Amino acid sequence: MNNEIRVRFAPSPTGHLHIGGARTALFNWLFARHNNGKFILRIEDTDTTRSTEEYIEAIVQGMKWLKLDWDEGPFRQTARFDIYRNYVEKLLGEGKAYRCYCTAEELEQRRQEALSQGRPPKYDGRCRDAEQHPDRPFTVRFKTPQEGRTIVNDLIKGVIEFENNQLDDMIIMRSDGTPTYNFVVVVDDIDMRITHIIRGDDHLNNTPKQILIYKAFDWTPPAFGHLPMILGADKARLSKRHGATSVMAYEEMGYLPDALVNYLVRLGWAYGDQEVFSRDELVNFFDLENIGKSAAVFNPEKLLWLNGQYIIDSGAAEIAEAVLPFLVRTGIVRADESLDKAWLSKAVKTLQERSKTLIELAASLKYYIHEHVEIDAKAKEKFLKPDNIKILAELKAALENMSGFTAVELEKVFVSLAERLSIKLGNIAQPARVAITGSTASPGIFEVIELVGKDKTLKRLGKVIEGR
RNA sequence: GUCCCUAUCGUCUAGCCCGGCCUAGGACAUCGCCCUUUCAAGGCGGUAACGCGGGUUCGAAUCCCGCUGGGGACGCCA
Repeated sequence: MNNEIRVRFAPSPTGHLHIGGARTALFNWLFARHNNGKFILRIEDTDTTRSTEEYIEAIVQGMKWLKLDWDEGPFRQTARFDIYRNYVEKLLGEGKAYRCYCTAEELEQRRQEALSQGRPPKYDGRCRDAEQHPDRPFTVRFKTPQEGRTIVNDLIKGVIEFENNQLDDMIIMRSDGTPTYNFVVVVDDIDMRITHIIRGDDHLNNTPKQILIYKAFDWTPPAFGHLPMILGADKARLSKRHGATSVMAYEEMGYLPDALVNYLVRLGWAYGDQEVFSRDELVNFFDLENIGKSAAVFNPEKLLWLNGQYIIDSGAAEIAEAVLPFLVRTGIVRADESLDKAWLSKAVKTLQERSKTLIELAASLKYYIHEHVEIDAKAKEKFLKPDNIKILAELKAALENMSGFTAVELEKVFVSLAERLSIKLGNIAQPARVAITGSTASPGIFEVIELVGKDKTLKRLGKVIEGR
């Protein structure tokens, strides 16, 4: 098992699992599953001031919702501080790192000065050879070689060269003794035997720094693959300004996890002209080579379309199950109310191709479930005029005489009534639709009436006829 | 300011590595038509792109260079 592929998703718990993070997790997961490798979840919580337990839980929840299961972890870096400290000591002992006594304030001031004078805000390395001050607080900096160049052979972007003198002596341990990202990421990836680092290309510039640390320890770096970023409609980096960015917000808006996954994977990855993929297809077809190099704009409209496709393609029973919580959340049914599953599935079936989200579906279900409906004012004005009311009265009488009440039988009754009154079917169907569903748009009226049932149908018609 | 990445319809992309099959394909959105008891779904069709300038070549969306645009990084964040 020496050639086993091992990848990781390493979010920092300083926020919810967002769209960008989810896509990174997804690509790692797909890569692992495609190659029969391992997918590891690691929580990068070295910034103890910003990391919270709640966010760790939120990230785990998001991953589970997307069905991105991991094989090892979640590991937490805060549980591994002793390990990092030992490695820092090692570098210190070998003269590959040094104590820096500059204060955060001094550093910030020099940075601002440099920036305002148009100079690169690079640390000048002034503490490299400074004398030791055991009494003063210090950070530990990595002594970055200033000659030569470091080459990153990226799986996605290709070969990239960096001049080492562009890189500064980064802090690997804070004055409070906690290690920093660029250091722990290297230690952990080695310790966890990660073979491929797949992450956002905002990390591309960190890569040479990290490679130099691998070298300092005489470790062989894993392979790197940097994914292009996701942007908002204005081409700026995706953020809250662009609307919902947290994965769980999409759950709340009635999106199916598989639809989100499908959408996300197509942001930067393509398999010919195929748009809709099952999980198995994704795992089978996924390949780093098919990942594009440029940033992609997040397009909520296409996601919405895809979600609609997933709702259509899913089984009615499955969707009925999924919509249940939304019926409760939106107050359409009480939490303690029980609905007949078979009946609900039938109702859902009529609405699947008319709903882009579970929220929409739940809202439409309202006229199947409730006793009465609220009639849209415009619809009423247009379709419930006196002439139409007369027709509805005829309809009501005809329906009352029916013994069965199936869509097929209902259609026969409607058609013969139309013939008898010498009017078009639509002249009965549309007013009936308004009276029974409250709106001008609904699934086929015969199916609707069958599902609403004789009792409620007659009540609703009666109410309209009597002008109540 | 320095460094890095990147560039095909409004958007996601195929094609590019291995130049001719590209009068550039698919999808979302949009427009029109068909189907139709409404709305959808579906079907058919339309509008719409190789950023610009130089090369290389018989031939360039495809290779090279420059420019421009966009993104990212430069933190005791990750």
